[in-house]
Amino acid sequence: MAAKKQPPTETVGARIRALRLAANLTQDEFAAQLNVSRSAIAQWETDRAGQVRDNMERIAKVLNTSLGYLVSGETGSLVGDELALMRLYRACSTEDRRILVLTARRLARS
Amino acid sequence: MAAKKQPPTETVGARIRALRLAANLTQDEFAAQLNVSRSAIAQWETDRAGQVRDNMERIAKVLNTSLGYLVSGETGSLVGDELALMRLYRACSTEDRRILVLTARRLARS
DNA sequence: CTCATAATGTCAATAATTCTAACATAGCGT
DNA sequence: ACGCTATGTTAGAATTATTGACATTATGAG
Repeated sequence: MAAKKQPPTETVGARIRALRLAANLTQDEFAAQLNVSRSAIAQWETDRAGQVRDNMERIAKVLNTSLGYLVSGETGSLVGDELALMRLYRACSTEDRRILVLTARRLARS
Repeated sequence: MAAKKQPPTETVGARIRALRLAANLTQDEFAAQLNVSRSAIAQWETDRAGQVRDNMERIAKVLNTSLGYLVSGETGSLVGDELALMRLYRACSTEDRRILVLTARRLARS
């Protein structure tokens, strides 16, 4: 049971650092682009502080990533049947969409 | 050029409220699920405060949406309620998914 | 190896933001 | 009008972030 070292459970700070390094930026440079002190960056990357909405948004922009990835490490794309459902959903009236969502909610709860 | 009232420039609070209402929740109930006071919710929805990482994450979870949508209004090409539906769909069993698609088909045909 | 320099980590105090509780307002049905 | 429910608002307490100074850790030259 070697179990290497799964990185799916990374932390927010770890992702920030990884992205910053990938962009060949020093904490100093990075801080400059975000208009904060370098020590702030250091704390962000060590998950001490800084996880504020505004920051996250700017970080995502500067480092060309998405908020979803930065914060929860997720990415989202649709596969075949999911896409089909989306098409149908979009073809529905506002009211029917509501019904559909409610139905989904009920089913998902079982 | 009537320009209906398309809300592309919605605010975070507006999205929270819209999603909460779509889920048929009162501020009280919503607050209970998030373990915060109900006045906190009121402030979030009026963009006074509350835009903290942790909150946003829980909100997204409870309301079945994504952080990206909550915070910046976008996620991939799915908008809020669409993403919510996808989440629910994914939470369903294979059989329930089938039911959902059939339902969607029927509704879409009206 | 030693020194210099660059990069990053840490801490204390300050500044900024949020949270809760209590009160105020709006809306609805009887 | 009255009661009831849902939501808005305010003040102060509590939490959290930011900064600046200092400590630590590379890295490379000589």
